[in-house]
Amino acid sequence: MKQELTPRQNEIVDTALHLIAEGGIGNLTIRHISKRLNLTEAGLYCHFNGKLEIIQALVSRFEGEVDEKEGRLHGWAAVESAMARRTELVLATPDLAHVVFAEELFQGDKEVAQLLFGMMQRHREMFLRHFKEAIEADEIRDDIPLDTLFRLVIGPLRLLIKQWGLSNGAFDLQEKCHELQESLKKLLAKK
Amino acid sequence: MKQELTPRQNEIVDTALHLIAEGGIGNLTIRHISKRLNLTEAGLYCHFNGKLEIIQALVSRFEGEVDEKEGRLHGWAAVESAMARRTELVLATPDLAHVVFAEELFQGDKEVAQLLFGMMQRHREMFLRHFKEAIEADEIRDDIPLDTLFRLVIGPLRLLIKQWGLSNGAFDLQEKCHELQESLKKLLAKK
Amino acid sequence: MKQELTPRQNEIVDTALHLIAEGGIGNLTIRHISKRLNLTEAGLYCHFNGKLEIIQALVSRFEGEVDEKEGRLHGWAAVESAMARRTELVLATPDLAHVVFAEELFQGDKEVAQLLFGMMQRHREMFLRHFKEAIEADEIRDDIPLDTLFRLVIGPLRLLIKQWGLSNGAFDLQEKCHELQESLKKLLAKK
Amino acid sequence: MKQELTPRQNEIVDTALHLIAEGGIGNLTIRHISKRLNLTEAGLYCHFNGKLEIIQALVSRFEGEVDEKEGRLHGWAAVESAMARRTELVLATPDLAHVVFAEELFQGDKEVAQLLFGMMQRHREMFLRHFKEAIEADEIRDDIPLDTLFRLVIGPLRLLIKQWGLSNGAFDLQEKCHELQESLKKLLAKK
DNA sequence: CATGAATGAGACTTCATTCAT
DNA sequence: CATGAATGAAGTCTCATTCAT
Repeated sequence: MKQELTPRQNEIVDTALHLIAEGGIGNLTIRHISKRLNLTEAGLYCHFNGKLEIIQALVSRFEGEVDEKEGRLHGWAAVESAMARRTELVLATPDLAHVVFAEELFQGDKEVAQLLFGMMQRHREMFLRHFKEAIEADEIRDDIPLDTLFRLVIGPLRLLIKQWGLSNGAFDLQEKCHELQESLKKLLAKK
Repeated sequence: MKQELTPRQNEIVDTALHLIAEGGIGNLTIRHISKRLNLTEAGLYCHFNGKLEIIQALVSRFEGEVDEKEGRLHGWAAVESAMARRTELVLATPDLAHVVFAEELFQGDKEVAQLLFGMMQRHREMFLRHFKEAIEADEIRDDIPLDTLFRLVIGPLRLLIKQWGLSNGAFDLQEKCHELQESLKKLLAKK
Repeated sequence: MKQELTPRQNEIVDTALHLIAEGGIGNLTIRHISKRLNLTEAGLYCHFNGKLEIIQALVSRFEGEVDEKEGRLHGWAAVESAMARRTELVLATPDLAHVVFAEELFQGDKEVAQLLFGMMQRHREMFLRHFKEAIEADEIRDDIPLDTLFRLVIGPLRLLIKQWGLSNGAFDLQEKCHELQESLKKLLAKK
Repeated sequence: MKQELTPRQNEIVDTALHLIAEGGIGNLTIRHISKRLNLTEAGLYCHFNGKLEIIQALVSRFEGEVDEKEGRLHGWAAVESAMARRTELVLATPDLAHVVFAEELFQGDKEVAQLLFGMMQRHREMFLRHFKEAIEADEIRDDIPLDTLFRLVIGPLRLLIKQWGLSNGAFDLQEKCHELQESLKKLLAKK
């Protein structure tokens, strides 16, 4: 399902991402993209069949090039690794901070909303699996419902990344992420 | 600063909120609003000077009619009350769930972004004050940095409300909010 | 035919004149007029039946309150008096400088154009009469065709007033008008 | 600074000129232009970035394709040549008669007003230079101040062209222009 | 004499897209 | 792979005017 993008397509998606980060979804325009790339509007259609395709490619990028080591980790270590990976992803492409976790931006397109919802679900299930493992391995306490646990871990991470974006990278994201992990470890530690 | 709105203006803001909830910010159109209200587009301009004013009125509503009892509470009780108030606000106007906490939606307008940022800051300071009180009163543990504490409390709440919105109110928001509060109390309890 | 205007009507016409002087004919708007007068747009219609009537009243003012002594003068003296009167009119209401002699502004309305054309014709005939008298009285030379004579006298006066308006009254209009009269006297003097 | 226009752009400017001549500046509308050219309104924007650009191109045309022989003439001959050139310009594009010398039409746009003012200044300086030459060469009398001289020459010419326009070309412009030149020569001749 | 609410027409402009070249 | 010209729909907003109060 995951399409390989040509270099030019990647340029386009980069630009699209940048435009949203700059001025919101309303700033994502065929005209704007092509102007940034010194292209005609018509020229864009050589690379994508339409705006929707561009947005889909853009959203797909949220998932990042995952998996490598991810698969081999389990329990709380996997949770921390996943958190760190989000952070690294955002640091590598700061525009993402304004866009990931902003599901509302894409509410307009049913198809894209679906795509995003699927990603969120897979994401969530992955975390729930790791939580369960962590509990079973006695790494974390067992008196917090799983879905609440998910919110307690991902909610702060999302907020952290959003704050970092809104502040235009005014603080050290990695450090604050580490701080969050430490706090979570303290709070969730088995008594 | 907070304008009193006429009944008609409130109708308009309600409609605007509904439109965003339905189809994202791109669905918020002068044309759409007026069509819903069986008005001419020109007619809208009798009540607001432009789209921006409507959005500002809409965003101002996020703060809700606060304060009543809020002022008298302190420490952790104030935190829980504030959380509950958010929940009630959303339950009273479910469209809000798709829009509050969606700062990105309004990135387009510099002015609105500013307005929102101001609200977030006031909100944050209020919470930090209450956290400090709660720590000093030995209600919660003191080994979590204040800003992380803020993220740990508000992050999950935001995520919860967003999930409720995305699922179209598929679960009992109030119950889950209560569950979140219980979990937080457990986690943050002084040892 | 010349209507007496109520004080309020005069205020309105003054404002209208001012608006045109400020921002061109496109700035003459029912809304703008009423805003300047702290009136509702609807309120304006208590005083005039529509925009056209206001413009007509405005244009009628170009003729000014003439006649008093005008009637008793003849020949070149009458010409100079008429030139001076234009100058005084403009000095009394500087906004006029941007509007009189700007027949094009009102090309839009057939009726107003007619009105203006009539004024121009009467104006012209009056001058031609005086020129004839001046020639017959040997006040000026007789080797210039009458219509060219008209252009030679009125053309520079119009240009002078327009320049004064465009420069926002940067020079002494009366003095320059006098200078023009002197020059004309020299040039047209019987050899 | 002077842009080369594409053929289509010239068509558009022609149409724009025609529309103003027909019904005043209020008649110059994107819609009207495009309708005349059997184009969509959106289609116009392929050729100009907006109304302002069209007006600027239009106004720039007032200066005409000058210079050819202009540069080689001096003194009174240059003045007469410049007068004739205006006349020819208007005869070639009669719509111009309703628009050149109608600075007020464009008072609305600050930028255009500036552009026009600049043209007027250059125009004026050129004439003043030629007047000075004519005086030094004893071609014309020297007892008229230079600025008044300018008004005495250009004022009648402007009025003549405007009259020709208002009368819809009812008389022979070239002949009347010649008559004006003859009269000026007589009046200004060295005694 | 004045207002508030509304309207229908029309203003300028931008959008995503298409098609011939 | 790219352009230039065009389109139809839609966007925000302003205009002159009306009408009930």
